[in-house]
Amino acid sequence: MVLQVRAGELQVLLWQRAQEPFADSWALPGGYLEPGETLEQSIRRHLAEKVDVRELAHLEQLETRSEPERTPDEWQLATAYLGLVPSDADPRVPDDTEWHPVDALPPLAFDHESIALAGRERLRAKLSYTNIGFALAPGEFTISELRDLYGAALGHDVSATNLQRVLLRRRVLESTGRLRAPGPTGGRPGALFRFRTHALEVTDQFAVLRPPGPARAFVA
Amino acid sequence: MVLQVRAGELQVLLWQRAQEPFADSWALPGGYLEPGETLEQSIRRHLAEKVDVRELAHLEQLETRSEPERTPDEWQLATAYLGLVPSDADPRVPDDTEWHPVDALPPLAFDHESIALAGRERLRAKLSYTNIGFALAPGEFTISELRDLYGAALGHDVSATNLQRVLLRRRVLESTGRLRAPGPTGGRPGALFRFRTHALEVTDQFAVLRPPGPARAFVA
DNA sequence: ACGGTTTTCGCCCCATAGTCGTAAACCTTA
DNA sequence: TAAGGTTTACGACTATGGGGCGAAAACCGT
Repeated sequence: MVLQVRAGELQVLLWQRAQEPFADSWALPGGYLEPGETLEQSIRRHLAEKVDVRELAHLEQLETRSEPERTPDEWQLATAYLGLVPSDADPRVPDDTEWHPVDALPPLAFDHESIALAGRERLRAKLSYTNIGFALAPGEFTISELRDLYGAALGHDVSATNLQRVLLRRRVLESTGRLRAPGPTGGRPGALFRFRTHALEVTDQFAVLRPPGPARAFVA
Repeated sequence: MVLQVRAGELQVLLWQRAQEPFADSWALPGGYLEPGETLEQSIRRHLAEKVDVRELAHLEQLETRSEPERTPDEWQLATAYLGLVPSDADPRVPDDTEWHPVDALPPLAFDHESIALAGRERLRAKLSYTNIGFALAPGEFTISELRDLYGAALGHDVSATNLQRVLLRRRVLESTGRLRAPGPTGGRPGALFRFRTHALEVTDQFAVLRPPGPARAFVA
């Protein structure tokens, strides 16, 4: 599943199935695994038919579903992946493919609704303790723009003051020194920031039971 | 993979392969998926041959590995699971099966070393922000005993004072009102505690960007 | 009664997050 | 140029929660 913040909402890329089962209903993009292919290679290959995969700033494995009831006829295992597209990209998508707000999903095929919601929760959790925001944000942005991105992805308002202070202290963000020109309505120009790194790092050391020494940063 | 704290160390259950490939080397217990079977049903079935699965206090899916190089001859996908056994259980295991400290693993077959280490990291992370300790601990225990369990699983010393204060505040632990008789060397008898619930709950709301309102507890 | 041992608990410090108010920097319009 | 509106930046204060430490409590043995 591919997520992007579009028009102030967290949206997911869906395509309309042409064939049975679940003809005409919406589904997450994907497809079969070819022999000798890695799961990640496979999902990238299938996504490439729907969206420019170079826009994919992050891709990680979610869960493997194996319930026999999840598919009507033959038994199929499915390994779900979560992909993220920065909000400044507007990839061309085929005619049978559309973005839909995760908060207002149409009826989905198979167990895809459950997968989509699980992906949203994974994103929300990681926004709080990793630097995964780099995969949702443009290369440079003001704190207000980042606040709106986080708000859309998390589903609730966040404070720009806190966001800036926390992400700077964790060294997730760094200042570019440049300013963004104010909009037509005026206002003080916002300072432009960028994510210090575009590789996933855990930035919040879970409280209790912290090992002695400086905070580690490890990839998850 | 099955983990248990034994003799003050975090140990993993391994069995010695009798057949090629990797004959005589150690491997994580597991086996093939049967048609119509859930992955979780399958891993429970295979584990049942090695250990009393009723002792399994927790079982969760880890990651699905698909690299073609992970198996020598035919291509095999593997979905790893993490199982936990409380420290007061001492399940009978077959002759070809042994517990090994995760910090001193023998050479393992396939990519099982990588899986074992990933499982240990998952456990360590969840110890800090969930109540997953219930799956490592006996039904009742003193804070000192729990401190030793956490220390073994985390790989570093933890403070009994902090552990008690934090887990009580998060309402992970509750007092039983009873005391444990002191050992032969004397000392003040320790108060007995238990985990309030034996279902996995996230107890630490990741800091920043917390939604308004009281802390939620949700299953992951 | 008196050390030795283990557990318990209160106290203080510090790091980090949340809130709020004010100042700064820009726009448009008069 | 001045004034009012808008947006961002930033400091001050508060609240929460974890870490460290030492004293007191409760048991053992001699």
